[in-house]
Amino acid sequence: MPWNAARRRIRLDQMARYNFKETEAKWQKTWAEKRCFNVEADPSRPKYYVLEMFPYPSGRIHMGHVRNYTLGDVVARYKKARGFNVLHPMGWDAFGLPAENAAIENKVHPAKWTYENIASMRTQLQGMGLSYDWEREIATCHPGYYRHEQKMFLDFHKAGLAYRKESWVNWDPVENTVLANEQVIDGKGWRSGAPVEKKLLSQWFLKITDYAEDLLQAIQTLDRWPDRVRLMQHNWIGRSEGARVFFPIAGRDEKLEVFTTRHDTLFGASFCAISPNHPLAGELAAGNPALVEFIAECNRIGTSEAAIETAEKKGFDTGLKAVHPLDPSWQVPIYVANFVLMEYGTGAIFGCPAHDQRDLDFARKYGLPVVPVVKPADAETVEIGDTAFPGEGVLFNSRFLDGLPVEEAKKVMAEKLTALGLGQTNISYRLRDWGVSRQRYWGCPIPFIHCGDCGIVPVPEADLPVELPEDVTFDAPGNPLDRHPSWKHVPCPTCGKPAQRETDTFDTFFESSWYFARFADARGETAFDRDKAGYWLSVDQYIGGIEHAVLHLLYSRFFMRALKHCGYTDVEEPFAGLLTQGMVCHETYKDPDGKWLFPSQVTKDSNGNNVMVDTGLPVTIGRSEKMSKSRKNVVDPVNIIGSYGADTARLFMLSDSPPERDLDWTDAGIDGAWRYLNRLYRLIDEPSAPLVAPGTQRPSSLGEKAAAAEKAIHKTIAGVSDDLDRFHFNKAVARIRELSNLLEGLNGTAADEAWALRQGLETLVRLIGPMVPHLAEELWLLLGHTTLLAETPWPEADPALLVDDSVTIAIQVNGKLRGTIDLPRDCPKEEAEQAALALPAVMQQLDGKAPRKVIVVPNRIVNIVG
RNA sequence: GCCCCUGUGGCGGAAUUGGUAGACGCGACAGACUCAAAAUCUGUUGUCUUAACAGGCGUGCUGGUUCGAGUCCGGCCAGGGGCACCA
Repeated sequence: MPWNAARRRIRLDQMARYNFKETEAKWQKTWAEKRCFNVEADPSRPKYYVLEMFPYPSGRIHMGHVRNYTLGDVVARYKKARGFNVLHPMGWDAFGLPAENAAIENKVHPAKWTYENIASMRTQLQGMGLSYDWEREIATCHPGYYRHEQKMFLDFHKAGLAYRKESWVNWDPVENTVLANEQVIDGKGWRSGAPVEKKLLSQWFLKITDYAEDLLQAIQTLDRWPDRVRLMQHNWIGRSEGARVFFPIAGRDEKLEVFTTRHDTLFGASFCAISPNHPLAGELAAGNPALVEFIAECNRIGTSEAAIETAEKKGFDTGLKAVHPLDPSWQVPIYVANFVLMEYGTGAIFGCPAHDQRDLDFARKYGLPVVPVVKPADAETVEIGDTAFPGEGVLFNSRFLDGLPVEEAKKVMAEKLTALGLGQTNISYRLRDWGVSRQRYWGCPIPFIHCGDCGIVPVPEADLPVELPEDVTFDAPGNPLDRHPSWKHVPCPTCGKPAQRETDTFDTFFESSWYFARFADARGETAFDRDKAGYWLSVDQYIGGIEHAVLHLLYSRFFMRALKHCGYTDVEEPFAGLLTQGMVCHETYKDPDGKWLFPSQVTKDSNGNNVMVDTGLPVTIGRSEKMSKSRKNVVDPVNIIGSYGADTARLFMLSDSPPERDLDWTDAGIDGAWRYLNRLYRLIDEPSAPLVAPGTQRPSSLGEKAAAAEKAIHKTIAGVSDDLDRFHFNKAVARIRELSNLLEGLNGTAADEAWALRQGLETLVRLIGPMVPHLAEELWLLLGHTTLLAETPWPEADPALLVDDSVTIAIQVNGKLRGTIDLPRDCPKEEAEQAALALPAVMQQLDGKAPRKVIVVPNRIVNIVG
């Protein structure tokens, strides 16, 4: 028995007239039948493309979805009312690991599981009354979708944007399978518990690094993105200007190439370090068991950078010496160090302990020299203890660089190295190429064939799509595609000899990197029609969680550029506007044993204490945290919509909290939204006096209250419009409530106030329409209209009614408020000053003395300085 | 460690971007209606002093700029997030 069942029954009684269940179903049906939200590209009309991040079909919507899709729906309906041709589609990010986990755990085929989940989630979403063009619905696991990305991948390959190289994966030696980072828990496989090993596999990569500079520079053009997301992408790409420097290796005929951003400190070098995966390390290990063990130890850390980063910094002295590039008599030791990444720069560094904290720690640990070479400009020298000096300054102890500031020294050093052939300036990026291979079944097959004679051969376009086989089993470890008896065995397209299909599938970020373009032409024979995509793209407003701030958004930006390069489109940036919503949070509950409790298991007893519904035992309340299954602090949207209706849930999502901040789900909050909707309904369904007819003429003159109401109506229109333009939904709700408070005070029998009341009610309904569309549609009907509110234009504010004749001005003495006065708008400064000085409170403060100074800000404030 | 964001009543949050701090809502308290409760309606509600009139204090802390600071600048504290042995 749900905890609030009794309360709910009372509510339903109260709602005898407004039955939200019937009403919401009725309007959803009407909108669908009249095809209100089905659109076509129409170059004669201005377009607006609103997109919410499409969900993974887990089977049930959660509050994060409700918030996300409510925000998008308000924007879509508002823009439609403002006259735009609005594209607002929805689909399913349908490939991924959970379907395979379900297959293993519940013996259900991933396809069946996924399509059933889609069906139930679609029903749940449709119950929210969202203004989607459902005719454009897509599921990325459908061959009609993924066939296009197989073609794209072939095109990328032709264009040199896709290539193969070896890279490391997490390998579970017990399950004989590759693990995702999230399947590695404390360095062990999540199912087997076996320590995870690193393994090298040959995999497909996309050359996102070709676009590093462009992706970085173009961030500047994304002026409707949150600054912090732009900053995160900026940092992720991580451009750094430095130099490559060649250190000859003593007694060998080769050179060690290092990347550094501090080539000015080259005379402070005291060691070199290479990555455990550096070719030189591998070579040296061949004759050195201790080094083999050290490298193995480094590889046990796993592939995730988070794991590597927390490990203790360690080095292994190879015994080799590197010769200083500018002094043949100077040698430094070469270490293998677990903190040097093969993927960044050259996989090798030189260490200057005096001016880099990590190098200093390393030098102290292994007893290496510390030679300062940069000092503050006004100091004689600099002493290095346990803290490095990484700052600006002037070079010393550095021969030809002595006396130069850091930047100048870098330039001189780079010139010298270049002239001697010992190095050159170089720009490195943190960004790495995108590995797209996954050793999984439930993903898009990669359209290549491995032939013993011809090598890696693309599947001919005529043979696309390469479809997933359906008859697969999940009862054995490894990739079902690899194990399938026949699927992978095909003749080589080039020579016809027996060959094997690629059994890896794409990373699921592949699907989400272009789905927004497919929506422009969801049923087309090609990936998307150039003209249709040209009309609809870029997405004008993209809405979703901050967790996708880097990967998904960056991959999509790269994809559009790659598609442009391959002739698909001229659009470069997929998302012109971005809104990142906050999380939905809820209080957490624990029973006396410290076990988590669902909110539905908690109630209040007669003394107001929180207790368990079943046992009456006391409950400990924890702080509000992001809703998550593990903490059980979840509220099921389906239950909320079932007991309060979609409009109530939508209104609550919009009230109080601004969209980019976290939102606290509270019962009190949902009750508040519910009460307001009922009040609104009563205001129109049971007015204190019968409402005047629609279209009633404005009386030639209005009394004070009616005139004030008329102004308030127009100010509300202007204010709500502005709020919605800026996504200040919580402020829009507050303004709408203010207007309804005011309308409740009007006298419905006086002709002028009755007219103002109807104007006000109609405005209220139109303004709240995008937020609570079902109730608003019903009220629009009750107000006597025969048109659909969903097809009704947005109200317009009369600019003449937005300004007041008189203004309230604050009067301060020495910056402290001492009173207010009402004055005509834009009255002369002298007048305001005189009126302020005449205030008794002001005269008392001045105590007979003349003011030293008076500041008058017209229409705002008078500050008297005594 | 670095970077970013956020700190305003009992709570969620407003404050036209330097000009009346606390809009709107939640909660609480009091009253009306009711046999009673629920629902609904009305009022009060930052805090301290005061019987009241008034006045003091108040936007994480602390300095500063300014006639005037929640808003700008410096330093610090707390919470949240992102990234990382980035060479």
